[in-house]
Amino acid sequence: MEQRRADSIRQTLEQLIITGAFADGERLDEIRLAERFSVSRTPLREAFQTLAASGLLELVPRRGAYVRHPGIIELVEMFEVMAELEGMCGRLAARRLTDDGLAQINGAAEECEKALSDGDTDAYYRENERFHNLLYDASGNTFLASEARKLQRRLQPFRRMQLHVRGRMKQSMGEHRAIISALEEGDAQMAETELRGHIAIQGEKFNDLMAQYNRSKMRKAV
Amino acid sequence: MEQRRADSIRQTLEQLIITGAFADGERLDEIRLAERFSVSRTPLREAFQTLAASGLLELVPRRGAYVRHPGIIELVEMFEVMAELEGMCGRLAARRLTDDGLAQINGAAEECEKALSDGDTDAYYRENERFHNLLYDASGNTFLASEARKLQRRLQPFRRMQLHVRGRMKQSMGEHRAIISALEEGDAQMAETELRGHIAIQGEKFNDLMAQYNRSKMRKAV
DNA sequence: GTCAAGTTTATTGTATACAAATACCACTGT
DNA sequence: ACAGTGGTATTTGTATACAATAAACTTGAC
Repeated sequence: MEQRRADSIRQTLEQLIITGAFADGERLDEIRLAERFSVSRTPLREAFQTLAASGLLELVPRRGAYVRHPGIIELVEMFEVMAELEGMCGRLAARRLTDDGLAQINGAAEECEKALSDGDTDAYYRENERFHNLLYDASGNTFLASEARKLQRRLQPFRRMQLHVRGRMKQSMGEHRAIISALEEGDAQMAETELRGHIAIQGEKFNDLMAQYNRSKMRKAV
Repeated sequence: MEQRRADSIRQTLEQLIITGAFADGERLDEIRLAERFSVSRTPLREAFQTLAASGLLELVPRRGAYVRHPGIIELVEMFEVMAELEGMCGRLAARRLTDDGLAQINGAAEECEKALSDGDTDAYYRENERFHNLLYDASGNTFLASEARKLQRRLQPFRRMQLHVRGRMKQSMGEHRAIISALEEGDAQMAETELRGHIAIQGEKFNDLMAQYNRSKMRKAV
């Protein structure tokens, strides 16, 4: 399926915004951006609409498009919701998971283990993402899975940051094991609790991280 | 704050789609719609982008915009997620609710009571919506509240339909009382359970409703 | 020197023009 | 009769032109 220019612009801009290439509150100049992407303003503005819908931009009528990075408060709120969604995925997955699905999840977890012993943060992040995505699908609720993925994408750089905290990768791996064990036993309550905690810990401890947070550090971590 | 044409088109189209003015899978003709709204294709297409982002349209490259009504399965999935979000709102609200917030919620509930005794379904729907919106805010998590509102809007006509089922309005009111009582006692667990059930019941029993569901009936109910 | 009003400039919002791709349809050949 | 082909018409995607509004600047009065 071929893609419109507007779509590729959207993807590119989304990644640029999420990874912090633009400062919070910065106004995106339509003409300059259009030149930069070698397109006219029309597809660019269509991309703006989509990005605004997902909260990455704020479109102020007659004033322009402003990038909106979540503040610390909104970030904690988003983690709180993410924890709930993942917990829900775990609860449902524990009841609905197939043998094949479990095998795939186990596979992703094993890749995580390998990345951990290699000390390869990038690989761990990648396989961790796969682990969670498989779990979303295992919930058997495609709408839930899609919402979870949407939110995961927005939290992406912040989840990634945390892996660089000393010991976090190992701790995360331990939590994965507990999640899998709950899934294997079909313990919905346990799966929910473990997953919620697995995400909530990231939100709750965020203030610590933010204390030493600044733009350049974040970009490096990403 | 004045509004762009694209915004008002988006609102109008959203309402038209949600209330079922277009059939599922129907292609929206840009030119005809532009004429109908007395605008050019440009603002219309910008509105399309936003509507596609919220799942109301599917934009197929080079083929057009197709309205996408949730099927019965997706609908049940959405109710399942809505139940979780509302339950979460209840849990948080029980811990964070202020006296003033509780008073407002009580106020909305009283209006519901009045609508119930008057047999006024429209008024009940309106005040019920206010009741739930106050609850979202009471969660103290603005991101959660905004997500809950988004999903509520999409489920709007289906929630509304249910009020026309014999006895549902009275039953709903009883659930509201239980929710308030849990909030008053600060019982987070109870508030979550009650609210989740309050929404889940709508999703779970949906198959019954759908058995006799058809387009014209739905439009009448809305 | 500062503030205010008016004018200029820049920027957003919308309409139109054009390009590119798809759908439609008649026609031909088997 | 039917599949395939070519050509036309329709429709989407993008560029550009124009209109409307807000920002920036100039000028003038106090």
